[in-house]
Amino acid sequence: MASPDMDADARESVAVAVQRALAEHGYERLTTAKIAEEYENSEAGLYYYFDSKDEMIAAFLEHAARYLSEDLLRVDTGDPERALRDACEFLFRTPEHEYAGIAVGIMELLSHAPYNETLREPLLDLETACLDALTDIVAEGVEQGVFREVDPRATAAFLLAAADGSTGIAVALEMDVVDDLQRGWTAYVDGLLADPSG
Amino acid sequence: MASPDMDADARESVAVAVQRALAEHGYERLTTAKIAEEYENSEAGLYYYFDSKDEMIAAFLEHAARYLSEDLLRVDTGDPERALRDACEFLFRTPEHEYAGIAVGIMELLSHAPYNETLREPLLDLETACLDALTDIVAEGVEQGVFREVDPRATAAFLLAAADGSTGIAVALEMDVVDDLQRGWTAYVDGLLADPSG
DNA sequence: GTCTATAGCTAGATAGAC
DNA sequence: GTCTATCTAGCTATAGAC
Repeated sequence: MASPDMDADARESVAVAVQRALAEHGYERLTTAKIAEEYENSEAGLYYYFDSKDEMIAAFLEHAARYLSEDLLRVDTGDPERALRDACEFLFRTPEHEYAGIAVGIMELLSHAPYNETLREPLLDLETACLDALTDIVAEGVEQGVFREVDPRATAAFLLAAADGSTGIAVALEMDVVDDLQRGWTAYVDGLLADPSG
Repeated sequence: MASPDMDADARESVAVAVQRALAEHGYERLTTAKIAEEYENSEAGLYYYFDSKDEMIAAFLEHAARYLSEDLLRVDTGDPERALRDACEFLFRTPEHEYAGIAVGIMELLSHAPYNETLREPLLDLETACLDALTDIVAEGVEQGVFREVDPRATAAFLLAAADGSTGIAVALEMDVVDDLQRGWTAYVDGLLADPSG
C-alpha cells in the first residue's frame, strides 16, 4: 500500500456519494446502484474499498459526525447565549435548509439502529458528538452566570431531542409547524437566562 | 358485499399484524411474508383486502392514530397539569415501554415520508392528532390559570418534537440519556406553571 | 484498480385451484 | 375468501477480463 491517503480519499468520495444518494432517495430505497450513480466509478468499484453496503453507509456517518462536531457546533466560549442560539438555528432545520435532506437521512438510519449492528456505533458517535457540544455550551453559560442553575446535560438532551424531532415533523412530513417550533425553542432558551431582561 | 364490517375487521387485524411485524423487524426489513407471519392467514390472503404493502402500512397508521387520540391523549379538563404530565410520561417512552417498538416503527416511517406518497397523509393525520391533543391541554391550562400565558401551539409543537426526537435518541440507540430526558421535560413542564410552588 | 457480466437471492404481487 | 405455486423485478455481492 504505497499511499494510504489515496484509499482514504476514495473512501471519502464514497461517503459523499452515499450522502447524495441518501438525500435523494431515502434509506429504504438506497441501493448500491444509486450510490454508484453519485460516484465517479462503477458499482463494482465501490466494493474495492468496502466489503458491504452497510460499511459504505457507516463511512458516510463518520464523515457527517466530523462535519457536525468540527464545523458547526464549535463553542464560542465568550458568548454562550449566542452559541446556543446559533446551534438551535442550525439544528431546528427548515425544509429549505441545505442540510435538511441529509438530516432526514440520518434520522431514517437512526430509527433503524435497533436492527442494524454495523450502523449502531457510528450513529451513537454522531448523536453523542451533538449532545456533548450542546452540554458544553449550556455548562459554560451556567458557569458564567448567563444561564440559570439548570442541569446542563438534561437541558442539552431535551434540546437535542426537540431538534431531532423537528426534523421529522417539520422537514420530512412538511407539517406546518416551522414557526411554532421556532417560537417554542426561542421561548425555551429565553427561559434559561439568569436575567430575563437581558 | 353482505357485510362491510367483516371487511373492516379483516383490515383491522392486518393493521395489528403490521404493528407486530414492524415492532419486531423495523420498516426497512418489513416484508409481506413477515406481516403474514403475524396474521391469521397466508401472505396471498393479505392481498384480498389490500392492493399493496404500502396500503397495509397505511392501515396500521390509521389504527395507531385512533389508538393515540381516543385512548391516550384524552384531555382531563379538570386537571390540565396532570393531563400534560401523563401525556409526557407516555410520549417520552422508555425502552421498556410496551409501545416503544411501535414508536420506533412510526419514526422510521416518518423519516421516509418524503419518498413515499402513500404514507405521507396517514402520518400527517397521526402527528396532527397528537399536536391537537397537546395544544388543547396547554390551552386549557392557560385558560384555568394553571399555566403561564404561553403560546399553546408553540408549546405543544416543541413538546411533540422533543417527544418524537426522544424516541430516536433513547429507544433506538439505547443511549444513557433516558434519565436526562425525563429531567429535561419535567423541568420544562414545571416552568410552564403559573405558580411554581404549586 | 476498474470494468462488464452475472450469479444467487429475495422481494412484492398474481394466477388459478378449491 | 383462502390457499399453494410461481412470476418478474430488483437487490447485493462476486468473478474474471483488462
